[in-house]
Amino acid sequence: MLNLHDTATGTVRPLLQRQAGKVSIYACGPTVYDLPHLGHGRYVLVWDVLRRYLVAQGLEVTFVSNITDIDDNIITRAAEEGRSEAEVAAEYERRWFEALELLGVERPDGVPHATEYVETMVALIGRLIDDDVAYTTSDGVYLDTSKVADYGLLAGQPLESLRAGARVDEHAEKRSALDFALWKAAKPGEPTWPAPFGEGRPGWHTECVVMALDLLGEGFDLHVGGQDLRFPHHENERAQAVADGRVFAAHWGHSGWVMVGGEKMSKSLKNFTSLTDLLAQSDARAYRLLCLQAHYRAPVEVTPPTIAQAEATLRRLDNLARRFEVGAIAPTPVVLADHNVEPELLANFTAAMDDDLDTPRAFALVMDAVSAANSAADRGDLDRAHLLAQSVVVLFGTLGLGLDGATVEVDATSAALAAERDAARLERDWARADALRAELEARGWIVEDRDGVTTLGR
RNA sequence: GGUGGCGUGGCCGAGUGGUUAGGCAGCGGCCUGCAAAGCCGCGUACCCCGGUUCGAAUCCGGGCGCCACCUCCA
Repeated sequence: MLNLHDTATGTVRPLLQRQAGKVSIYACGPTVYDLPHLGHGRYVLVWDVLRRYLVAQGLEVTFVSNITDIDDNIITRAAEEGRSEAEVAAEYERRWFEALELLGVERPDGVPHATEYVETMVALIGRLIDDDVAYTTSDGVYLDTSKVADYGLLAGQPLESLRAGARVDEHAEKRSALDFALWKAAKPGEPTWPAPFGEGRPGWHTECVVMALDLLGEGFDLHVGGQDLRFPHHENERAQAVADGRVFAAHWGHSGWVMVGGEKMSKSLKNFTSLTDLLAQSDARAYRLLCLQAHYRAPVEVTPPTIAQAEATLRRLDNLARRFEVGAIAPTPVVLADHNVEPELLANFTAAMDDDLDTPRAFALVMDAVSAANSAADRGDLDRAHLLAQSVVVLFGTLGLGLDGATVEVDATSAALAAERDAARLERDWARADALRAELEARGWIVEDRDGVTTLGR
């Protein structure tokens, strides 16, 4: 049973299921107006790991993640580039999923778009106005947060301090600085939709409530996102559901920051790297591994050196896979019950993961198994070695990390060079043997002597 | 200004009141013709100052530094 930190209660508690055996998850997705950066990559990886782990336990997971395809940033971008909002959104959505595929992130089961749900949003806002929990101003419709019973639940700080700290420009017509826009009245040149309370477009916080409830239903199991969505976005989503008399998410999860030199990576600091760039210049698995080595709620330093360190670790893992000729099983989701994993390792791994997704501990356990597999093989206990090596592959597969140990095709020329080298070695012609090794390496091979025989790998 | 969090060895990064995190890099050894891969060993880490305790990096108080949220943000 997975225990997971719940932002609403501030505790680590069991992730309960509305319906036994099934887990419904909603993850707030990106606003598609630019290339995804490392910050997006992190939250996506964290929740991909959670999802895979639940599947590994034999649970049936429904994972919904939206695309915000209408908002201020998209409008600005479209104007800059002289094309429509829809074109901008379509392009960056495509780029988004390209990057995710390279990261080995499973595609969501449902990908709702905000623009497909405007009518439903209008209906919700209408009800909120009718119920007098929302009010109209000259520039839109706002939710009256004072009428929401436990507003501030996710913010984790007293309402007074939120209000006191509010640096929002005071809006004369807003009843409280905490009230937020459900609907933005039409402005010239912007996309608008009709509504009884005036033409306009939806505010950001409204779409996710409507889409989550539509696709997952009331009381769905888990709502996740990056830390920065906790307040105000998730708070405000929840506020609308509560105000509408609906039961919203049962559990809330939030993932930590990507840091660069001790600072949060963000657009405004201009210290961001796009995922597209990272994936072009490093092993795509390195970022996943780096994220796994840190706890999902803690910040993680992502810089060229830390990525390089992760790549070095991957080499060690790939060496193991090559040595035992055990292949990658990720990115296919793994169901643990279908595989043979060393029992004690499995128990420890599961205990770590069940403890608020303690991937650093799980990772350490599997790395210990890597050493154990190698040393078992060194002392000739091949059965044990293979069981452990296979376990390593399966458990990393559970986390979405594939090991590259596939048997590779060796071309005839390289095979001939290898044979020649072995012959030279038998004749103790070291100079020739070394020259042949250099030649093989120049051809891109990793050359290893295994039982005195030249073995080639990639 | 308000609120929350953090400060671990060269780097990344876990964790617990007393016992090895793990990874990367480094050093020594084994193996090898030499390497590579692998194995073994090593470094005696926990911001500062007090306090509680038989014992604190882990609890409490103070200080310093850093980060985040309160505003679009993963």
